[in-house]
Amino acid sequence: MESLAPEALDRERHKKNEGLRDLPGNTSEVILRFAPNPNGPLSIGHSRGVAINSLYADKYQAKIVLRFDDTDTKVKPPMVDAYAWIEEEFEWMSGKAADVVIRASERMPIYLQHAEKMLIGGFGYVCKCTAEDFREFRVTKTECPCRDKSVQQNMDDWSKMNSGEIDEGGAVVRVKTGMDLPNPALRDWPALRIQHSPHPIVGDKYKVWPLLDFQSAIEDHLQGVSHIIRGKDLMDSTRKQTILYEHFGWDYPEPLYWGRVKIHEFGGFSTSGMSSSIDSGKFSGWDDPRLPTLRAMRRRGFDPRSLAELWEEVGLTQKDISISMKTLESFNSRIIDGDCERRVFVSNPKSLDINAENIPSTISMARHPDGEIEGFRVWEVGTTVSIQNSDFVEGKLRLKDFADIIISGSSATIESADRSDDRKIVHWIPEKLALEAILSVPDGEDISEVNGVLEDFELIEGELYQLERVGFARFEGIQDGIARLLWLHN
RNA sequence: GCUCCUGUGGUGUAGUACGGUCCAUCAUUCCGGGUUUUCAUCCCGGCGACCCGGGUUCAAAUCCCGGCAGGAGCACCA
Repeated sequence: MESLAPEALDRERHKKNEGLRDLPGNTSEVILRFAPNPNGPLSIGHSRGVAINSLYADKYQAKIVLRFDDTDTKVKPPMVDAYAWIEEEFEWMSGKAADVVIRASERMPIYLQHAEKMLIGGFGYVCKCTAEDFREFRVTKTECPCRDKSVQQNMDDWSKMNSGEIDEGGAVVRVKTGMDLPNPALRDWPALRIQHSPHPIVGDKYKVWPLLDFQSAIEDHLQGVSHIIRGKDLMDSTRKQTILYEHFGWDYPEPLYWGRVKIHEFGGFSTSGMSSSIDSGKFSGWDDPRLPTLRAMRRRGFDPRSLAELWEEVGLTQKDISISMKTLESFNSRIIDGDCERRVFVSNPKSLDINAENIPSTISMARHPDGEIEGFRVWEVGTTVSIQNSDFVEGKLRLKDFADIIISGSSATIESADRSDDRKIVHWIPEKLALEAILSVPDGEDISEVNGVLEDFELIEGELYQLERVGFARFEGIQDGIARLLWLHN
């Protein structure tokens, strides 16, 4: 074997391909783009786009264009605050700001000019058929009567569209592709439509707005985008746009696709659905910890690197997948563990009076058990401590880092400072340091609240702590004398 | 209905272009154990998969044919 085909032995078939596979086509100057609709902030699904594009940008020293596809004023109208939010969220995820930021609504004249070129070039036409009628033409592969209008007629109708003379729904501009195409989705697809409702940024300046397939196609070409990474639900967009590019004499970028992603823990969600649930008061805002938004995840304490690692691991496959937050949490806890100081949170506390001749006045506990954070938390012990009700036993227990005790009723006697046997070790808190606290735990559609006491040692608002024997939680501050903790994961 | 995409353990993923070294990789979950004065981190071990049926071949996860299943597009949304 070795003599017959020595090269066969060199193949490392089991070797795991690290990272993302290479980009196809010419990669000498890679320009990528991420194009969300600013009708709300980014969600965990969007983070895949930011992560994958950023990963490729690093690999190829590529530029990323952040483009706001905000040309719909009716169905999914833009949200004014979302533009700035998304720029921040992009930077949070990517580690740096986008190289170019574009708002489609600000570049309307360009799209309208291209629409005119299309009309003049004869590869587009103004169609005044109703949506229903055209649907019928599409299924029967029939050319609609508007299709052979002269350029002059088309230009006349075009100016009536733009002047506002034709009402919404009265006309659209279509790209001539052929009504006999086997794929019905491609047949003379609509490129621009009339919208009389004002746009939140540019007002009522324009009556005619491009649809995604047209606007996106023009802008990708203008920005010199080399590779488009998009959901595979947009495969037909690629095909539609490729025909448009042929009309214009342009080369289409290299398309790559990913499949649908579901997160076990969050059922179906949409930006518009979340928006209405927030408006109705079901959620407190876009950063409500039950929501799969990046704002909520950042608030809870997810490190953006955990998301990047997750998406890199998932890669760029066209499979429809369903992933669990558990996987993300696993990445996250590994990343944050070294940076999180420990604190004690005792839920449903039960107090014990300590009986001993010589109780040490203070003890020191490590800020981090492995010393990744140096220093100690110094506790004044006192004579009353609290342990978790669920840890309570009549008998022997060890108070972690302190002493072996034996409990009888509500009093405890110190048996030994050193560990003397293998009795259960529990976390505890001196009454002097016990700050009343509520731990909010997001649980599906609900948030459950756990009452307890939190170790009041150098608490920093907004800081993430690991609550010993409980898990990670963010300290959100003190309200009405009660500390508020937000659960992350264990 | 038409057009298209995808099927590898519970969940992801590698391997599939060029069939053998694949009784199938790695991660995560789960289970068991170790370290640890946290139920964290870390370490070790274990369970567990090539959608189905034919075909070609000495040999098929990989090639061919046919099914089946899941998803998407056919919006004057993105």
